[in-house]
Formats: sequence, C-alpha cells, structure tokens
Amino acid sequence: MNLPHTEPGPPAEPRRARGRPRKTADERDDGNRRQLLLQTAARLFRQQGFAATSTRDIAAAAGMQPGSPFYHFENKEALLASVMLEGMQRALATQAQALATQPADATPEQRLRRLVQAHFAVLLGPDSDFIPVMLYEWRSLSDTQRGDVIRLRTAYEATWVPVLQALQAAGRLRGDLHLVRLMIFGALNWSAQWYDPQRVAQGGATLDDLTDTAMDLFLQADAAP
Amino acid sequence: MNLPHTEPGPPAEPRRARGRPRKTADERDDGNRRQLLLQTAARLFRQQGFAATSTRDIAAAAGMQPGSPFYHFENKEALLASVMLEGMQRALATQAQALATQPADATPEQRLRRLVQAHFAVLLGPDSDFIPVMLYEWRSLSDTQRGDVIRLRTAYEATWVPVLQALQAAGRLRGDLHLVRLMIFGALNWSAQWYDPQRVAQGGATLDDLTDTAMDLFLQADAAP
DNA sequence: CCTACCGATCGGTAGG
DNA sequence: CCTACCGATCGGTAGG
Repeated sequence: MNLPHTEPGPPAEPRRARGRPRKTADERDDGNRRQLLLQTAARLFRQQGFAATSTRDIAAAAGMQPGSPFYHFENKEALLASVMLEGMQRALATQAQALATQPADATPEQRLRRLVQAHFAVLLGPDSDFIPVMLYEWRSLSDTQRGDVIRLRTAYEATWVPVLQALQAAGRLRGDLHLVRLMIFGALNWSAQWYDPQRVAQGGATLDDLTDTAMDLFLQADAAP
Repeated sequence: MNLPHTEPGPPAEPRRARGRPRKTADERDDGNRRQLLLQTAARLFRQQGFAATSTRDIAAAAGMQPGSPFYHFENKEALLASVMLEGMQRALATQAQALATQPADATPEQRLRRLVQAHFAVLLGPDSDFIPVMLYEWRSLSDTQRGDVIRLRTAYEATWVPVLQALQAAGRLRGDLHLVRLMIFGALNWSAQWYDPQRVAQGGATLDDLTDTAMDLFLQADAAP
C-alpha cells in the first residue's frame, strides 16, 4: 500500500563496507523522518485543518525542532501537497488491486461493490488520514500543486465511469450519469465526516455495512427473480 | 427568509421628535452593520476557511476598521457560531415553508422531492454561504457553541425521518435507514464542493436537474405502471 | 465604531 | 537536522 515516493534526496550510492557507517543510518533515517512528517501532518491536518495547524505543531508531534520540517519540505504548502499525492497514490493502488483480484467475468454490480469497498477502505480504514485531507483541504493548495493532484484524482474517478455505464445499460442505475457519479462520490466521501471506526467494537456499522447500504441505495432492485 | 436575530443591543426605546436624531440612524445602522459582518464573514469563511480568514479581512471587506468586528461579536469564534446559527435558522424556515405549501395528501415521494429541493436551495441558491460554512467548519467551533448548532441541526434532520420511513415501507427505498439518511445527506451536501451556479447560464445543471437526479438515484422505480 | 496598541504566534531562514 | 532569529500577521483590548 505504501507506494514508493519520489525522493528529493541523493540517489542511493553503493556503500563501502568501511568508514562512515553513520551515513547509512542517516540515509535510512531521512526516509523515515520524511515519512513520519507526512503521517503526522496528515493526522493533524485532518484533525485541525491545514490553516489551523502550525509547522511547529507537526514538528513537535514528530519529535523534531520547529525548523526541521523545512529540511524535508520546501514550505508548508509543499507538505500539504505531498500528503495529498501520497493519499491519491495509495487510493489508486488500492483501487487497482481491488479490480485486479476480481474474476474477468465479474458483473457490473460486483465491480461496483469492489470499487465502493476500496473507496471506504482508503477513506475510513487504518491509516486513513491522507484522503480526507485531500477532500477537505482542497482550497489551501496553490494552483500549481493542485494540477498534480487533479491528474491522479481524474484517473481515480475515470475508473468508475464504465462500471456505472454498464449498470445504467442494465437498468440498475437511473439518472444523468455525470450527476449520478458526483452524488455517489458525495454519499461515500461524506462518511469521512461522521463515521467512527472506534464504534464498530460497540455494535457500530462496519465498512461492509456501509458498502451494503450504498449498494442498496444506489442500485435498482434486480428485476430477474 | 431573514429570520429576526437576537440582538444584543438596547431595546428600541420610544423616540422623541427632537434631539439626537443621529441616535436613530445609529440604531438602525447597528443592525445593518451586524448583518453586513455576518454576510461578509460567511462569504470569506466559505471561500478561504475559518482559520485562514482574519478578522481584519472581514472588517476590510465590510468597510470597517480592524477592531470593529469585536464591537459586534465577542470574539472570532462567536462570529463563526452566529454565521452557523443564522444558516440553520434559514434552513429550517425554508424547510418548513416547503412542507407547509404542500397539499395534505402529498405522497411520500412528493414530500421527499420538496425536502431535497429546499435543501439544494439553501445550500446552492442565492446568498448560500451560511450552510456550507456550517457543514465544513464544524471542527472550528468550541464545544459550548457547538451544542446550539447541533440542536437546530437535529431538528432539521428529524424532519426527513418519517418521509424516509414511509418511502421504505412503500418499497421505494432500500437499505438501513440510519445509514441511508447519512448517505443521502452526503450526496446532497457534497454538491457544495462542485456545483457552480454560474455555469447554469452556459448549459450547466440547474437545481431542479440536481433534484431530479437525486430522486432517480435514491428511489426504486415505481412498481405500479 | 475608530485609533493605537500589545503580546503571542507563525512561516521561514542563516549558518552550522 | 538543531539553534537562534526575523519580519509579518493575528486576535483582541483600552479608551474614547
């Protein structure tokens, strides 16, 4: 699920067996630190919002000094953009895997179910702060950085189109397809505002419950008995 | 649509015909200024977010000096809470009117259509910055102020329950009703993220188009021919 | 509601 | 990645 991220650091050099063993540890540390900053920023951005989260907050939560985030990221906006790109890369990977592990003769309904499941997993499952940040901190991104995120997001959404078209052709889905797609995404994405994974232990809805409800709500009942 | 708002100012005294005519103008101005601040704050909070909008921004956009908003509102959070309360009061008024102007023998489907129409009107229609702020700046509210907003919001959502129950009883709606309601609200509320009223002039979808699509998407086709 | 102001915090940087 | 720091901005207030 952790896609390799483009690293701005120096390329991995072949390491000599002797001299400066510390350097090796530092190199590995750099990746860890950057990843730690990303996770911490995603969590705080989600909880408090981008503008209300200071780079000092993030540094402290990651156990660093106030200036240290700027060693890994050019500025606060670049950190936000990286969180979003990381989120979209994970979402695309999860989506691709969900479809790849499915039989070739899967029905459109089965394919939709897989897409919905993957969507909820990325949105509400473990380590799921990245996508909510992308969904709800959109306006804090600069125009330049927004373009990169949009490209991945367009690809993610395009996967749904043929599935929805097939369902409509089969009479299982009604309404203007463009608007229908936007409303389906709304129904799914809004769950990030109210769903609490903690409550599953106390009888709350599971992600599969959500998927069942979504399918029931969106799809016309199968006419064939 | 503009519900009377509880005014902290002095009660309207009977005015003498002579002496201090300025006082009268000031009193009327007070209400206007407060309302102007509310509208301006709603617009900027929606465009930039609560944390990214300074009280100076709001004052300047309303043609006031940096300290002036604090004459009308105790602090920045109280201004946000007032925007949300104003939004919810308008939403409740619109909802009540939509149902009141409907024949008593309206079908559950017709009642749902009215609720959806009213919802889109408040969310996307003219002067519609208040509700999006309430939906998307939730976490910026203090616990105390959140309670007041929640009460109005609960009332607004409760209106939908009997309508949805009737539709489910009639076989027009499938799925767990609690989750279904949350997903329907999600599909509707998400439109604040992508719908652009400006584009209607260029062939974009109208609010009625959105309502039609929502009904098509959520409701099972009527079995009776 | 304006003027003038304060303490606190913020993003970011130099220099190591 | 830390230390020490800077200029800018912010929410809020006194006093009229």
